[in-house]
Amino acid sequence: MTAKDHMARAEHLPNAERFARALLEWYDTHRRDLPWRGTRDPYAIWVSEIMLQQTQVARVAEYFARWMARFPTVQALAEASLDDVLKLWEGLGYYSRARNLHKAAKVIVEERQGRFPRTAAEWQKLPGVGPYTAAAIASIAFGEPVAALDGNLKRVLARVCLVETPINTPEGTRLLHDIAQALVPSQRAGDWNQALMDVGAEICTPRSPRCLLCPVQTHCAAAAHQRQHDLPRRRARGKRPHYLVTAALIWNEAGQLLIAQRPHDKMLGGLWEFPGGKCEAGETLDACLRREIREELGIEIEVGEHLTTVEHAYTHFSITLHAFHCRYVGGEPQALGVADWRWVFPDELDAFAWPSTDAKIIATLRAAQLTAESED
DNA sequence: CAAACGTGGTC
DNA sequence: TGACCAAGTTT
Repeated sequence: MTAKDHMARAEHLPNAERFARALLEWYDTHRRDLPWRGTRDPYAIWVSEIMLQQTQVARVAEYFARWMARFPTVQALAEASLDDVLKLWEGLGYYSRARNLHKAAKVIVEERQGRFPRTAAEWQKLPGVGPYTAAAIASIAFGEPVAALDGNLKRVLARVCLVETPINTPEGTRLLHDIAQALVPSQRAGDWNQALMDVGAEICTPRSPRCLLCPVQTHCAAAAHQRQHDLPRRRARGKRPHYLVTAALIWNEAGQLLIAQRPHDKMLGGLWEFPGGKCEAGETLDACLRREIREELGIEIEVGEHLTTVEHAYTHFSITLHAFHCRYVGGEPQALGVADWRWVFPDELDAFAWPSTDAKIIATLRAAQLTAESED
């Protein structure tokens, strides 16, 4: 389907000039005061946009200041180690964002002499920068009139234009992109994008939209037809599987723990963990753990006392993770199914970047150690 | 293109 | 409690 066909189906396209005027007027007095606003530094805007992918503003705010203090320039980031980068990203999720941000910083410094792209098309060539992020940076930092179609714009414009197509489909995305691009003004495109994001975050929310406060309510077809509660439509996603998983706290005679780094091209890539893995059908936790450790590290262990159980939901599946104290029996560890491994004392654990499940195991371990000490 | 990719908060 | 959601990108 062509862009023109899409537009023909958007019967409720508002007048672009009046829509933009109402939106920007509201933005001038109601804009949120966010840490990455008020700068035109492409690096700061880029970092914020990568952090904001699928992540709420309040959460990013916790990480952004710390990041900018540690890596204030693209040169500082390019010179950093991936381990340091992941440690600062720890807990934010979607770690390929951090790996790609680091990779792209090296490209900018080493191949572009430290010069940032100026257009969305150029930005999108960098790893981790897709259509949304490229448009956001180009419009905010360089004033390019391109629509930055994020979840907020999709929701707001689906309501304003009464879009019935599910917004989480390629077709819905194409349609909404065409609508957004038809509406974005040639001046102040960055403010226009951010204004729509603010409206989406604070007024045109997924449930209970506050239409009475909305600056574009008079332009909104959904509000006119009382459809704001059943738009936008989404295609339901399937049910996610649940897995039983084990993790081993393998102690050697020196009182050190064996930790492993996850493969860089896999989920949670580059983060460290207590090794283990998914239980197979009919397998006991004990057998699962010994098998996984043999497969990933080529060593033999003895499974001991149960430490804790962690329930966790990822995007596409959930797990029940059983962590056990284990005794190192023999064999020289090898990086068979892991990127790296290390023997470390418990007080050295904080230097590594952990997935949230393993962070919970460490917290339990610390609590148990404190209890043991107070009993001495 | 569908599926993979994190986490914490909300209803 | 479980399903949904949040400034998406990559393969």
